[in-house]
Amino acid sequence: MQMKTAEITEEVAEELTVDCGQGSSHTDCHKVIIPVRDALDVISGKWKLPIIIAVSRGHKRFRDIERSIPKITSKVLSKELKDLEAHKLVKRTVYDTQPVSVEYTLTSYAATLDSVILALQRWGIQHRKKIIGK
Amino acid sequence: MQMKTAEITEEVAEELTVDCGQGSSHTDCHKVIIPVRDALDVISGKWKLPIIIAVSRGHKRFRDIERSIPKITSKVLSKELKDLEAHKLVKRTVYDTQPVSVEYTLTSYAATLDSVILALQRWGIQHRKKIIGK
DNA sequence: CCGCATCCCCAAGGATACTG
DNA sequence: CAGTATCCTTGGGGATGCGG
Repeated sequence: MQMKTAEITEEVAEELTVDCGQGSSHTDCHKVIIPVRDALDVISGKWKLPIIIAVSRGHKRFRDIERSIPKITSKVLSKELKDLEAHKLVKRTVYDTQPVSVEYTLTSYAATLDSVILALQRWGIQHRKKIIGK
Repeated sequence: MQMKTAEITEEVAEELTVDCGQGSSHTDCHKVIIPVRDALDVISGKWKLPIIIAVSRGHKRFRDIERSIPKITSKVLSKELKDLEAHKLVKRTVYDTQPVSVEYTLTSYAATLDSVILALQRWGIQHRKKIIGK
């Protein structure tokens, strides 16, 4: 079982370019694409946001988080928490009790995501209106 | 073959909630999750960004777009363009030439994505530094 | 040129059960 | 409690080929 987590899209850099054609302005194509994909890899997926929110709301214990998110399985939760930890968004603390208890909390770094989430949220709200409501 | 495109996550609304536990502040959980997922559905995925960028750079013809994006297949491009069109980000214009030619352009609405993309890009850049560079 | 149809593969993730 | 292990399904997307 080798370190599979925290793979910050390494190889992709070459392939996901776009041939800009005419003299391409300074905003070089893949200087947009790569960072955006990095960011998306961290927060997209079915469970990342629910987990981040659950933890931010004070659910710290594994079971606690699991119960607070309908339909998630322990396997998936386990994996996602590892990912989030690898990306320094979540901190895992083990307490030497009997049996061991583990607490998950958001790191202060996680707060840097706020502006991103807010931008997505705003756009999502107005977009739903545009597509459905119209 | 029923309309599969432009599905703005309808059903999910119920399941993807988080039990907020203690008196949950006004930012209600799934009022964050649902819009964010809506937004992510539009721009995440392997090809959405490359396509948007390619089109914005003046690649209008199908073949032209296809050639400008390494490794994409016509099937995928076709599907993605339909998605983007359904979300009003891309406009498809058919010209009555022989044989027919088709042009894809960004709608003015697509510009509203800029702030979202910028937020993702900024965060992605600094995040890569944090994870790799550190 | 602009796509759609078909076949195929594989990894994400559900269900279920089990350990320290 | 805090996860792992195993099995199995599913659909996204690559490869290829054809039709308007």
